[in-house]
Amino acid sequence: MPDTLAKLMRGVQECLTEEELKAKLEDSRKDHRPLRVKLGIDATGPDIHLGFAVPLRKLRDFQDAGHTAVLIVGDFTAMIGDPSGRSKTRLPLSREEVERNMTRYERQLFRILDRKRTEVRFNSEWSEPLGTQGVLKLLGKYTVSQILQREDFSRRLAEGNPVFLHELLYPIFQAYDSVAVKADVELGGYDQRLNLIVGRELQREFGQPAQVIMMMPLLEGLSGGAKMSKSYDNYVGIEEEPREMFGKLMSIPDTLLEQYFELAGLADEAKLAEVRERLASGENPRDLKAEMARMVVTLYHSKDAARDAEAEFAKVFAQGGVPDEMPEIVVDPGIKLVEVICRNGLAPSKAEAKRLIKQGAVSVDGERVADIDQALSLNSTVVLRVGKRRFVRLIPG
RNA sequence: GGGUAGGUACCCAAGUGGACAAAGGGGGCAGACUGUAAAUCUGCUGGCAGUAGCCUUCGGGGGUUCGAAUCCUCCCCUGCCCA
Repeated sequence: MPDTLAKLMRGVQECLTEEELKAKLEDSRKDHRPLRVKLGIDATGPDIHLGFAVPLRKLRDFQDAGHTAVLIVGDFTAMIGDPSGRSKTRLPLSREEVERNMTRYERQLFRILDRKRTEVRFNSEWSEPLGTQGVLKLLGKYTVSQILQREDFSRRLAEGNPVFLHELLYPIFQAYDSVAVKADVELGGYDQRLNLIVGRELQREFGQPAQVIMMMPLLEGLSGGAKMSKSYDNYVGIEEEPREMFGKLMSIPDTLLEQYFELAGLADEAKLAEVRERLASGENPRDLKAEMARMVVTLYHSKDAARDAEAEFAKVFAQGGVPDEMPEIVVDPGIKLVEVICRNGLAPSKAEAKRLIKQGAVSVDGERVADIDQALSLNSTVVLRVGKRRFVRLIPG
């Protein structure tokens, strides 16, 4: 039993409170009743990324210990948009968008979770029927100043930026989810702290035992600084192709290395100590980064895939070669380069394509192209490269 | 309801009749340097077009003017103060 507790606590940034968790685990064991462990998922984009995988894996730990995962799809709250950490109002999502995203999510979700111990719920199920009266009653349990304690709101207020009333309600609806599903534990990223706390308070208000809340560290996005997030487009999706994944992971700043080992690669304490030591001894961080990238790719694909991705990476970037697999496009042999680049999504517009050529970012079979108006004169297959990482094979047709 | 300050490109922010596709910064992209790291330097950053040509853009609609992001008018939105 203490084993389980230790395992569940591993990697947790903050737990409120550990004593309560311990007690709940004991009761659960005694009564043969699995704990209901809630995690909210925000269906705002098409992919689950390594950052969200952090709490998701913790949820899996609970499942492995015999507990039930209760995933809350915030289709109702998506109409508000989580204001956490935001400096401006979010664009609300329509129900249709949420549903579309969810169908993609499910497949991805169960790469990490155990289907048999998972309950997926949409919060419109209970929030919608609340009705005006129900909502009012709910709101009566909270005060404005309690909600305004949140830094994101108070900052916006102080800066003279708008805070809309419905945004203030977000934490309350999220909290109500906990009441509705009778959550014993709720997981979340550290940025969810306030939302999670409100859940505890509201449950007490409804005469339920307060959920234990466990906050996971936030994984920084690929370029550092901000947390990994769909809205910043700085993420690695857990379903990305091995080579893509490997390449993205190699591009992170060195300063994030340890963090990625731990949160994305699931390195244990011993491994982390080793990483620190090797860094301190002057080992090239690049090599450690490759090791980390390998760990992550192995996690979501396979050892072989990881090895292949690394070999490919070495070939293309360390030795300046070309990938052995790339999209193939059949083109008119005399077409202008600009057309090829633009039409195949290598650049968003012809103007951009021209710019890239001017800047020397475009090459054909390794030969840099200098002329904006250059046309192809293909008599055999050729490799077109745009920028550092965009390659296509052109086939005369 | 009254007063007042505002709404500019991905973001912040200058610009208050022509030299404005719109300063500056951030971000992003590209090149050099590297380890597809960081830092640094350089260039680019609305679209179409073989060059200083055209088209779309400064909250929205009308209008004045040879000419408007800039002036007038109506409308919408936000902050602050007052009721």
